[in-house]
Amino acid sequence: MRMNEGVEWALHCCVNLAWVGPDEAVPAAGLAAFYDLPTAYLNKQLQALARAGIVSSTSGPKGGFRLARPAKDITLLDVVTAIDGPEEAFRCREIRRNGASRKLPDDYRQRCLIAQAMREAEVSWRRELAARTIADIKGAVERQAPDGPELTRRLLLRPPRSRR
Amino acid sequence: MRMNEGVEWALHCCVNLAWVGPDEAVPAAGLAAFYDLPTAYLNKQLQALARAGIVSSTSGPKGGFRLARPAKDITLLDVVTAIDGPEEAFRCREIRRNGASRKLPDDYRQRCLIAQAMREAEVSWRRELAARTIADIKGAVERQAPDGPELTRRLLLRPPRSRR
DNA sequence: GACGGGGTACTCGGATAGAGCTTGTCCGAGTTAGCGTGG
DNA sequence: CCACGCTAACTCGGACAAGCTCTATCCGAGTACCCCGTC
Repeated sequence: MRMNEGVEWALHCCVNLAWVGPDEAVPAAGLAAFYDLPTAYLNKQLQALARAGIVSSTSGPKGGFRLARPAKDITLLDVVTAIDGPEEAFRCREIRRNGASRKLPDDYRQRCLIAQAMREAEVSWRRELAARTIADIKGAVERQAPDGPELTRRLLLRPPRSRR
Repeated sequence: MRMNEGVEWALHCCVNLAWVGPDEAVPAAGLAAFYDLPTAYLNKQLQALARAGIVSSTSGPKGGFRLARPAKDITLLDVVTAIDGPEEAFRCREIRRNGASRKLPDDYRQRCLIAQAMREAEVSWRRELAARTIADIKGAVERQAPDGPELTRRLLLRPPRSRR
């Protein structure tokens, strides 16, 4: 089980966009240069965030991406769902309805308790992610390095021409 | 993010093996026929369980698989780890050490708080899975359908010749 | 009748192909800023 | 000097390939059982 690698990229980008603020848009090329990532592929991930309503995109010069709502209203689960898809990791295929097991009494197959247990574990995971917002991460990093945000802002608003 | 499909198969098989008991071995073909699964592939998954020490395997006639230890000592996490691998879903690639971001002060890159948050969520998921055992599932199903176990036992101990 | 040996059928186990999804790349449509021109 | 239109560059957006993991299959090694022959 491996999560989409773009989730890490998207989370970092969201924190950076929170520092830049909603007045300036940052193009995908700028964010890609910031972490040395493939521009086009990062663009694809940001598109997914735009479709999910997490960021808003504008075309043309001075265009790019910016947060579509306050950082405190964007949970980690929102980002993970946007990039990695809404489907659960464990999918019950109801295998117990096939083969010889269909000879068993119906009430045996009423509810799949295995699927239920797996689902509860995933709910716990989701709950944990939904409890943390981009603003939480942002605040924690600021306490760790107070001058980081300002430097990030400066680097992102004067992007190099392009690296890829 | 999609979990290995064999996890569902392995969990069902473990519950069934718990009903059969440690005195009789059930061949992979029998379990496959029970759920109409591809025999060779299910065998591969059971091999993984054997490598993890969850089941023990014996060759030859009257051979097959059986639980290697009491069902109460096999957690769902044990099975998931054996089939799906021990690696975490979210893997921090430390992208913030590449590109322009390396201009940032060192203490900004001290600990990746994003990776930490993602890890905590996964720990929560694992804790939930580690809290449930095969015996728990087995007991809950028995309360739901008291005669299911005996029928399952009978079906598994007289497997049809082969279906695939 | 009892014992021993060989054959046979059955089982797992690992090595080997095929499919689907993730990753990566490319080029086109749309938009906006800036500049040049005319009033 | 100001306003307007055009051009050109820049941006996103979706369509198009490559790599890798998961899925699926096959055949060989090993083993226990069973039958047969012999004592």
